[in-house]
Formats: sequence, C-alpha cells, structure tokens
Amino acid sequence: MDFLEGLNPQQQAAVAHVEGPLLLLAGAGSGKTRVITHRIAHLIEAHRVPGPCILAVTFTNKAAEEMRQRVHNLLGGLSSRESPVVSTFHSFCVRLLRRDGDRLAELRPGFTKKFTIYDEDDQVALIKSIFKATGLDEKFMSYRGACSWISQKKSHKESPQDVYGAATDPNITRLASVYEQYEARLRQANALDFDDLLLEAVRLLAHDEDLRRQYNQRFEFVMIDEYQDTNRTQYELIRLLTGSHKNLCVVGDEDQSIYGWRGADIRNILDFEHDYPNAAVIRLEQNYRSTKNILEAASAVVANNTERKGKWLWTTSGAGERIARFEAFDGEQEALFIADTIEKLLTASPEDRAAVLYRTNFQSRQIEEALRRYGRKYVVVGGFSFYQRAEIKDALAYLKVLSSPHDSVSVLRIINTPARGIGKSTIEQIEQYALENELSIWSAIGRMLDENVFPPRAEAALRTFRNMIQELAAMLATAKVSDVLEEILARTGYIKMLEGDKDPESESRLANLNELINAAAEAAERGEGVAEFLDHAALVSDSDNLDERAPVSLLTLHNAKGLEFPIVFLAGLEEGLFPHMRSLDSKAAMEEERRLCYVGMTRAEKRLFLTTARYRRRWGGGETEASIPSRFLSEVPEALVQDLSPRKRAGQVDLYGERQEVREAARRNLYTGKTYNSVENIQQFFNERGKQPAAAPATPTAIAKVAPAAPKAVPTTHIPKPTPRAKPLRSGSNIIHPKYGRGTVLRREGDGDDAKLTVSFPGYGLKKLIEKYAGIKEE
DNA sequence: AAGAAGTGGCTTTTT
DNA sequence: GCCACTTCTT
Repeated sequence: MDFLEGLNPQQQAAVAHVEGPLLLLAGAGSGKTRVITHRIAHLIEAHRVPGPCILAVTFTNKAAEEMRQRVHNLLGGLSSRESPVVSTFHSFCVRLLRRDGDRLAELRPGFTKKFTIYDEDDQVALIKSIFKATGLDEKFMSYRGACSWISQKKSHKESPQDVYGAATDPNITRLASVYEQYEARLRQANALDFDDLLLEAVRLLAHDEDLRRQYNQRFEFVMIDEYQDTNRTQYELIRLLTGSHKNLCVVGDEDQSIYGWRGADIRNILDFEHDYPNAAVIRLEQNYRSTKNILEAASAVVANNTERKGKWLWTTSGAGERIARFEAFDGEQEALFIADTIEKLLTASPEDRAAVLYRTNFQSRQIEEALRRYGRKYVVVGGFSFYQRAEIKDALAYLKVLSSPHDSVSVLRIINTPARGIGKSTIEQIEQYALENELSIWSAIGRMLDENVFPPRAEAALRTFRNMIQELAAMLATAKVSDVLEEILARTGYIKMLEGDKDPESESRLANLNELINAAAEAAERGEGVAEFLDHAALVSDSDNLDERAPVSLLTLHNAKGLEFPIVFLAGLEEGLFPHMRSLDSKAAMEEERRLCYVGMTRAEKRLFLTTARYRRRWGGGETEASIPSRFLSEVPEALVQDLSPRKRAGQVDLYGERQEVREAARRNLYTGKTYNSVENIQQFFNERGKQPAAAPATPTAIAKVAPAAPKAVPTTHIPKPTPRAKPLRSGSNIIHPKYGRGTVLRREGDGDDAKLTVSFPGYGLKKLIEKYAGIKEE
C-alpha cells in the first residue's frame, strides 16, 4: 500500500520526510493524526524500520490507543513484537523506571523499582499530614494550593534549599519547609508523584550514559504529538532521547496551546527551529473538518492574540450555517436552550453527535438537569473518574500496601477502613512516633508493637491488622491480582460493611468494586502484574474512556482537545467565567483563554452555538450575579452570526434587568419601588427593619449614615465627593466611572466605608474599586 | 470509638 | 450545592 496516496502535497511531504528534525505545524482539523499514522506506516513498510524502533508520544492514553489502532489498521495487522511504541509521556517514564530504574538509587536514596505513584489525592493527604506536623492549617494555604506550589517549584528545578535561599518572608520559609518534608516523605515511602515520574526519568537518563545510549539506539525515530503542550521537563526528555540521531518529528499548533498553567512552555514550539537548526518545517493549513463560517469565526477570534507564529487556515467546504448566538436570562434558561436545540437537531438528524463544552466542571450540572428533563441520554467527561471513587481508592490502597508497605499514605488510608478498632488517638500516636524516629508508618507500627506501648485493645487490633497484611502480601507473590483483590475485600470485611450499609449509594459501590475485580482479571489475563495494574489505575484519565460515538457529550474545553463533533455548544461565555476570572489580569493568561476558545470553536464540523447568560448563580444557594458577555463573543465577526436571543427575536425591550431586581428584592425583603403592589413584601420589609435596623447595610438608612464619614489618609487630589445614594450599588447595577466609563457591578464586598465593588468595564476588563473613593455615578 | 448532624468554604482547566 | 471537617451524641 502506498501511504502517500490520498494526501495533499504538504501531508505527503511530512509523511515522506525520514531523517532529521521535522516541525509539523498542523492547524486544527488539518489531518494531523492521519499524517502521523501514515508516516509511521510508511517508515515501517517503505523504509523497513522495525516497529519497536519507533516511539510516538501522545498526550492522553486515549490518543495513544487510537493511534495504535490506526497504524494497526493501515498495516493490516501487526504482532505486538512488530508494533511501534505508542505511549504517553507519563507511562513511558513509568515503564522506563520500572524496567531500568535501578541506578536511580544512586541519585535518590531508597529508590527501588517497586516504587508507588502518588496521585493528587495522595499528595493532598501527605500535605495535610505535613501541615498538621508543622502546626499549619488550611487557612495558611489550601492543601491543593500547596501541592501546585510545590509542583511549580519542582518543574522549575528549584530545590527546597533554593527556596529557603530566595525566601523574602516567613511564609515562603514555611512553604520551603513543607516542600522539604514533602520530598523527604516521598523518598521514605519510595513514592513518586506525577512530576517525579518525568523528572526522575530525565535525571536517570542524564546520569546513566549506558542507559541513555541504549535508549537512543533503540528508538531510532521519535514523534511527539501536541508539542505545544509539552513542558520543560518533557523537552529535556526528548533531547536526551534523541541526542545521537535527531530523527525527531514534533507536531503541534501554537494556537492550541492550553496547558501553560500546568507548566507547558510555548517556547518549545516557537523555538524549535532555533533548537534544531536544520529542521524542516511543514505547515498543514487546509482544514477538513469545519464549515467556512466556523473556520473564519475561530480564526478571527484567535487573530486577536499576539504570541503566535500566525497562519490562516482555509477550506474548500461551503459556508454552512451561521454561528448561532444565544443570550439567555440565566444559567437555567441557557441550559434549557441547549437541551431544546439538541433535541430538535438530533430528532431531525439522529446520526449526528453534539457536544456541550464549558470552561469549568461545575457548569455541567445545570445542563445535565436540562437534558434529563428532555429525556436525552448524555455522557459527562470529567469530574470524578472511576479510579477516584473512594471505594476504588481504598481497594487499590490495600494493593499498594501489600506490594509497598512503606507507602504511608496508603497505610493511613486503610488502617481503619473498614473500622477495626484502631482509633484516632492510636493513629495519632503512631504518626507522632513515625515522625520522631523518621520511620514509615508500617515500620513504626512494628517497632511500637515490639516495645509494647499500646493499650491492650489497640494492641490486639494492630496485631490483627499487621498479620492480615502480611498474609495477604504473601498471597500476592503467587496469586492473581484479581484473586488477591477478592480476598482483600472479603477478609477486611469491606464487602460486609457495604452490604450492611443502608445508604443507597452502597449498591453502586459494590458494583464498582466488582468492576475493579473484572479489570484486574483482564489485566492478569494479559499477563500484567500488580505493578502494571496499579500504574494503569494511576495514569488513566477520565477523558480516556470517553465514548466519541455517544450522541451527546458534556465536557470541559480542555478535555475537548483533539476531538470533533458535528454540533458544538460553547456555554457560559461570560467575562469572569470564560475568560476565567483568574486570567483577567494577565495578558499571557488571557491569550491562553482565547486559544481555549479557538480550540472549542474548531471542534465543530457543521453547527456552532455560542451561549451566554445575563445572570448566573455561582454557588448553589448563593446570590445571582450579573454578568456581561464574554469578549470572545464580540470578537466573532457580526456578519457570521445569527442571534437567537429571545428578546431580540421578539423585538422587545430588555425586561431581564427589571425582573431580576424584583426577584432579588423579594428575596432580600428590600423595598426597591418595584414591588409596592406586593403586600407580603412590604410587610416583611417593615418587620425586618423593626427587628434590626442597623444590621441591614444595604438599606437607605444605613447608607445615609455611612456616607458622610470623612476619608482618612488618602491623597486629597483624588477624593471625589462622596455621592449620597438613595439606592446601594449591587450586582447588576449599571454605573459610570470618571475614567473607565460605563460598567456593570459584578459583586459587592464589605459595607459602609469598606465597600468594595468588582466592576466590569467593557474595554478595560474587571476592576476592583473602593466604592467611597471611586467617584462612581449610577447610570 | 463510631456514627449523626451541623458548619464553613469554596470552584479553573489535568497527565 | 457539595465537600471536608468539626462538634455532638450514643
């Protein structure tokens, strides 16, 4: 078979390129995966390169699986001995360390190839324990915050000592200490976190010249997908792997770089030609996926970015439908519009698939509810995955302890699950002892039992626990993983605990555990041992089991990378949500948000809907907040847009604002002049005021009292007259600022002299203002 | 020691 | 609205 056939000239050139570095700039929908798979097949068949000498690295397991499958199909079946190695960065590194990691012990004392992998939950548990030992709590910093702080330091190769040295305030010093303890505890547990998997593989390859040579010789051709999302460590790994031959092909699109927050370094792709001087560069700019309108709209949005090489995708397909825009009253109406539209479109053409993409996971709930009302089946990608469920993590923690007893995080997870009489005070005692003597929890238990320090009841419970673990560990050496799992669940009483539980959730937990046992049985049949089974559990992501054929999928924009759908909805296009609040004050972050928008838009083949809500409730019972449409909406050329918003369609004035105020007022029992005909509310208002006149800062009386207070210690030149107001500024109020002009109040914090307003000014973004000094006038 | 009931705090995105 | 953590109860 000729693998150059049926490809456009640029694609052909890429497939035919054999030796030396190649940068493939592949725009969205330009047939990138096709090129990579054809190139692999071409290397194997036309150039007689043995499959196992080709390494292709992808971002997700799912992408790896798909690539494997497609190469397989192209070549009409390959035995596993002839297959190329297709893997994610993380699983590649894990395999390297498990197979050839012995000499890492020279760099990392205590390391053995039986290491365990700590996922984010494990890391949080560890940080929690370190915080407790250090006398810190979550008010100092959230556990997750500390995790990502440490991760940042690690991936920038800053050691705890470096941080100590550069520390400017005591909080940094405290963090450095947490970091130092964190590293020490990982080593003590012979555990690696996600960062370590890459970092230690790099350190090992740099350190062990023989090993490096071996890998260089083995992997004669290396291909990296989604190169724009690689970080510095991955970059170093690639350099080490291709040191001797430079047969490196990287594929990427700087406009789709969306993992900067996780350390992805866009320089990797922007500087490729500089790093590999004689690199060939091929651009794939013909788009085969989307209609002309969709492509033009997406291109127009991303053209607002400056950090890009710049390209313009083109297509021979027709204009298609215009981009639909829908401005809903609130999140609920937005969700109902989406569900309703999906219902209509899929009824009309049942073979189509639709995807709803959103910026944050919490947005899925309302959309799910709406879809359920329509009786539409859907799949949600993201949120908590199978392997993150408590019962699954418990079962896996047992397995981890059996194969690596010094894994203290796992020991502490299961030591009293199910309850076996090892209580809080006993556990604290053990933790304390372990800390003082620099022992793992497992060793500490052993030593303390020898020293007879426990009260009789705790002692008996601990002995039973220890014996049970030892017996199960002995079983693990010979039996199948699935059998050991079953034995664990039976002997620990875990199954009994769930069966006796009246919580309706328990039934599904039991089902999940059964599924886990099945998965283990399948793994055993493939000849995998415990380590491989656990590695797989640690490294699968939720997007890996996305079923692309599902008629309706709900997923985050990040999870949508690499996918395509005939119908796409981008939901929640509001300033502060998308672009996200945390990106508003940084140009680089804003450009990443815009790339995310570009990724989302270019997922669509035929129809693209952009939806936004005027008011959104951020958390459950909290306040509804007014929002303003995302800047990305206005970056789509008006000529390409068809507006489906109800108020425009009906040709009416905007009643939303008024309705909203009435609602809010009714809820807060405030008289705003709009509810005078509601006896109930007037009654409530007076009742409330009679009870606590001063406690309601938002009432006119309270404001009048506060307003005349003189400002202190503020440059006199900038003090505008405090404007006494009849009505307090709240979410949704429209105001005029002397410098920024018209804006909408998004949020109000504090009261009286301290009242701060978050205001969105079109053209200036969000600003935080002190109400008293800002010189704001109500519009 | 172990469950039940109540409270605060919070939400980007993820291999 | 949900989760984790605390306090209360037995």
